[in-house]
Amino acid sequence: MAVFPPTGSSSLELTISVPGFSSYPSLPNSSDQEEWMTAGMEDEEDSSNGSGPPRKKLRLTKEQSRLLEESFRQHHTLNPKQKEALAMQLKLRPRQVEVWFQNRRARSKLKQTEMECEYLKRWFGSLTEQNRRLQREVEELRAMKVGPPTVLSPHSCEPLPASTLTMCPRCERVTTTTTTTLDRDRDRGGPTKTNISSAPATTLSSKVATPAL
DNA sequence: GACGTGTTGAGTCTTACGTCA
DNA sequence: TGTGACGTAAGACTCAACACG
Repeated sequence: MAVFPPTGSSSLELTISVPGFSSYPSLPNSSDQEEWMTAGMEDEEDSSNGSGPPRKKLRLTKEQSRLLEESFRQHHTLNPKQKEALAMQLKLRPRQVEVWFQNRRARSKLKQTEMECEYLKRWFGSLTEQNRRLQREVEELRAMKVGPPTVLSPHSCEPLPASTLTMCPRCERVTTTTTTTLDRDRDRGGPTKTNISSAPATTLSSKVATPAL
């Protein structure tokens, strides 16, 4: 089902602003950050023994986040060398870089999924509306079918037999067919139908189009 | 200042895949 | 060649610290 726009790049190109930048105006100052990073580099085993003080949450600096984002735009996964180099550059542990990328991938995917969900919801709404319109149209056409014929025979000036609505199985166009007396004369051998007018091709036959979203 | 909520770094478990005996 | 054990990487799920309104 060709539902989505080309997603080859969508998830990759999905630029998610880093909310931390705007929502955390009171980032640690540089000296705090230095202490931060030092702590980050040193407490490598702290988390395992559980006896020490509760681990403080690392907050990346703007520059660290910027570099990580930049790197993420280039590739969503890192090989060990890249990880090591980036960690060195950022003065972080490779594990922290790795975790950052893991979370970044997960949250990109989440964002992408949410966007696709929204897209499908809107499309569903559009299709529902289109379905309603078509149902109405079918009702109208059915009403026309029961009504008296309005076509008079050019020969006798008498009303022609009731026209019939049929659905062409191949092109799914509603066709109004009227069997004329001439037809009947000719049809002694078997029934044929003359397509004298067809419903606008843009109505029932219109292809279901994806919404322009 | 307490509280609810969103963000985000990190831990743990699961799964898929490759390698090797 | 098929198979089970093992290691590894990535994802899924979750928690907790923190910022903000």
